[in-house]
Amino acid sequence: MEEHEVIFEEYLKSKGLLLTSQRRIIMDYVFLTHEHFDADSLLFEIQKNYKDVSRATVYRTLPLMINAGLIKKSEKIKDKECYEHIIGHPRHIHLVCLNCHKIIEVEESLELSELIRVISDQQNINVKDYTISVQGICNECKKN
Amino acid sequence: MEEHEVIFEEYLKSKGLLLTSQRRIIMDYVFLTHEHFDADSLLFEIQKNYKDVSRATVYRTLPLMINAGLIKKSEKIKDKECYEHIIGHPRHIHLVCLNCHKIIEVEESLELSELIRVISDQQNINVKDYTISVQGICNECKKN
DNA sequence: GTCACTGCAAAAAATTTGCAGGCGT
DNA sequence: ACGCCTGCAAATTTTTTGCAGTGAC
Repeated sequence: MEEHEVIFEEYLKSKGLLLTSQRRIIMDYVFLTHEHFDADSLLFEIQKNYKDVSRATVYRTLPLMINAGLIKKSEKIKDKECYEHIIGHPRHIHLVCLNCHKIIEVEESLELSELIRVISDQQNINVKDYTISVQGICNECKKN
Repeated sequence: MEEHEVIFEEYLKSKGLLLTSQRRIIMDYVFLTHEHFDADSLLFEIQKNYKDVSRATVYRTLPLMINAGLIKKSEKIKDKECYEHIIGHPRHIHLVCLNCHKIIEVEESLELSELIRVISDQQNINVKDYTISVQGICNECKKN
């Protein structure tokens, strides 16, 4: 049993909710194939194999997975709301290509997280999460 | 004549477009009252005084202002797409309160921008912009 | 049996677009 | 006159919701 399965099940149980077959399928697909994904493409992938998982259930399950701490909203890709994994995925910075929309992930340095911590402390903020995203033109796109 | 007015006019001219009265009103309102704003609240504010500026024109003008480099998309507030100023606004970090949705802006340190530059260089990315956003609970909300 | 869960289709919310007329140069 | 610009309303796109039936314990 993988970590995310345990966490999701525990979360649902703690809220008196059930890990139904649809929710399991959705969770599996989220962690199976996708890095960054949007609700609609996820549904599309799922429906290749499971016709009986509906759009509504996907839209109802993603917030549950967010609350369970499994995933979070990420930056938009081509103006579509996207999600990314938290579990099994160390903190990272996003480098987003403005041209091809590719996202390069770079592991975050201690220096960087330390700077963020200091700034947040100065403002007396309890940090829950933070996001660093660089927009630019990637190596390949520069050539063209 | 303020900087943003010059820039917008130059931009429009360079594209063979006009600075119409509606576009001027929209630009004025963007720079007059708002820090972070969404299209709908902006329209609402404008229509208090100018009934004849339509929603469509606001939605058509904001992308022009983005292309002109005056504003950019910012993080969502309560799931609404928001915008913030670039012109007249030094680079900064956002500290967003998850509870009251307040945004504290902190000027960015040289150390931080230097770290970002190094990371982007390593990946051979031409940086156009970057965004640093910290999510947490602010000082006031902690007390409650 | 109870209460949560689901699919469906309708609704809502946010944004974009076609069009016919208006305006600036 | 020409081409850009506008408001309006309709269309799209994305997400949410009401409802009646289904399923787990």
